[in-house]
This record gives sequence, C-alpha cells and structure tokens, in this order.
Amino acid sequence: MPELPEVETIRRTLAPHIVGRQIEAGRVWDARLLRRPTDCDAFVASVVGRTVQGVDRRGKYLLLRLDDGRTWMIHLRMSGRLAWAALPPDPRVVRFLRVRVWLEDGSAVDVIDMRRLATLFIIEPDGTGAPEGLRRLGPEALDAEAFTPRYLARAARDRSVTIKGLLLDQRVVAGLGNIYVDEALFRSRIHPARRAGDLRIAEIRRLHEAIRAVLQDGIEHLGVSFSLYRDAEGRPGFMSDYLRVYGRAGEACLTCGHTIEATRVAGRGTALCPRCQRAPRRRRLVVPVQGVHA
DNA sequence: CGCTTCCTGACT
DNA sequence: AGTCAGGAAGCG
Repeated sequence: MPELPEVETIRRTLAPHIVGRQIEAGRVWDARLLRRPTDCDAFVASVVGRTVQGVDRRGKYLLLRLDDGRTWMIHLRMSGRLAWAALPPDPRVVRFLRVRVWLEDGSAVDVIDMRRLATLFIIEPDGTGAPEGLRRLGPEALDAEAFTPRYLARAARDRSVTIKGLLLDQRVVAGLGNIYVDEALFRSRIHPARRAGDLRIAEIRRLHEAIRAVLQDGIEHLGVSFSLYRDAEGRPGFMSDYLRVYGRAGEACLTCGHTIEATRVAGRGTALCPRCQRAPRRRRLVVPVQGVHA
C-alpha cells in the first residue's frame, strides 16, 4: 500500500513517540512476517532492551536504528501499517495485529497487516541480513543531488521497458509506486506505455519535475488513504482528494474533460487521460517495401 | 522482460 | 466463482 509519501508520513508521526525510548517487551503473533531472524523468540530477543535512536527511511523501507548498532527494518508492502498505540489495540484491527513491542512508558508499537505481506528484518551493523531490495535501491526520488534529469535520462536510455515499468523499478529510483507513477506521468503528459528509451529529453525533464512535485504534494497531504492506510497515530491522509487520474477511471479529466481510462501497463492497473497523454507510436509490424524509384 | 507468487478481503 | 488491490522477489 504505502509509497514514499505514506512511509515518510508514518516515519514522521512515529519518531516522536519511539526515539529515545527503550523497548521493554515484544510479541509476535505471526512469524510469517519475520524474514531475519525467522524465529519469534530470537526476533523478540533482538529488540527487547534496545533503545531506538532514530527512525530513517530509504525508499519505502523504514529503518529503526537500535542502540546496539543494529537496525530493525520494516517494509509494509501492500496492506501493512505501523501504529503507535497508547491504549489497547483498536478492536477493528486487532485481528490483523501481527507484531507488537511495548515501550518503557507503557505505550506500544504495532505492526498491523491484513494480508501478511509486510516483512521484518534485523540488520547487523555491517549490513548483513539486509534484503537484496534494500541493498540495490536506486537514488531517493526526492534527493535533488542524486535523482536529477540527467540521471533519469541515462537510466531510460536504450531501455525497451515501458516508462511506467522503469519508474516502478526500485533499483532505478526509490520510493515510487503505482499511484504516484500514474500521477507523475499524467502531470508530465506522458503515456505510461511509451518505451523508456523513446522519451525525448524535454519529456524526461518534465517527468523528473512531475515526480518531485507529486511526491512533495503527497507528503504535504499526509499520503493517500483509499482504505487501510493510516499514519502512526491512526490518522488518514487526504492526498486522495488531489489525485488527478488514479482512482478516477470513468470520470472527466480535470485538464481536458476527456474520460479517464483504466488499462493495464507493466502488469499493473493504470489510469490515464488518453487525450492529455498521447499514445505510444505503434511499432511497425511490417518492414516497408524498399524503394521503387531510381 | 513479463508473469507468478506471497496473502486476505472487497467487489462484480 | 472470479477478479482485483497501493509491492517486490523469483521464475523462465
């Protein structure tokens, strides 16, 4: 579920409650979320007694820095939530409570996940135990030094993948997901099924700017809450009100009035305005007959 | 590179 | 009953 703006919002709302506090106890209800270590007791033992020194984010990964140099890494995937709770768990979500740690002040932090797709790792100070995905992450989408139009142009050059597929690849740029990719492509007037290598430099520049703008908008509006997403204090985001194509199939384009279309690109549900986002040139299936004139 | 899998729930 | 869902890893 959560993409960069949602994970960043969770980070900001969780940090004040957990940084500087010691974890006194922990409980795991579903070991399927544990990736390293995979054993419940071993996992609990590695966090109990630790003080959280900071909460960082890389792409969609949350990184809780522990005082022994290790890192508790959480990826929320599709339906995961991270919630700070000063009270007993909300009865509506208690059936989805998978992991809970108690802090020294009596509050708790819950990992809630209906679909059980979220993953938890303990990473050693030297990086041992980090998942491939974290190690091979591309530059942060909002890092103006690393993620530049020039970088994006190089990443796209000669690539036959669709531009949407390229942007969803976390090795290329870290933090984008299905919603913000569709929004960035709409704002830059680029059709998601265009081949990445076919984009002109002016389009790459527009796209780069649109990516930054839409992510900043997302953070400013505390993320998109279609159903389950909430920040660490249980509040929904209101970026949904500012989406221009995602979730608006069948409605009128806010720019030109044409009906927003739902299709499938890069294996994902995709929303676009067929008038504002010009379709890719059809690939020529037949080689044209060679010249007949002398 | 695209397709499948990991899960559960909501919707058609 | 079948399809789809905001993610990513693993397969061929």
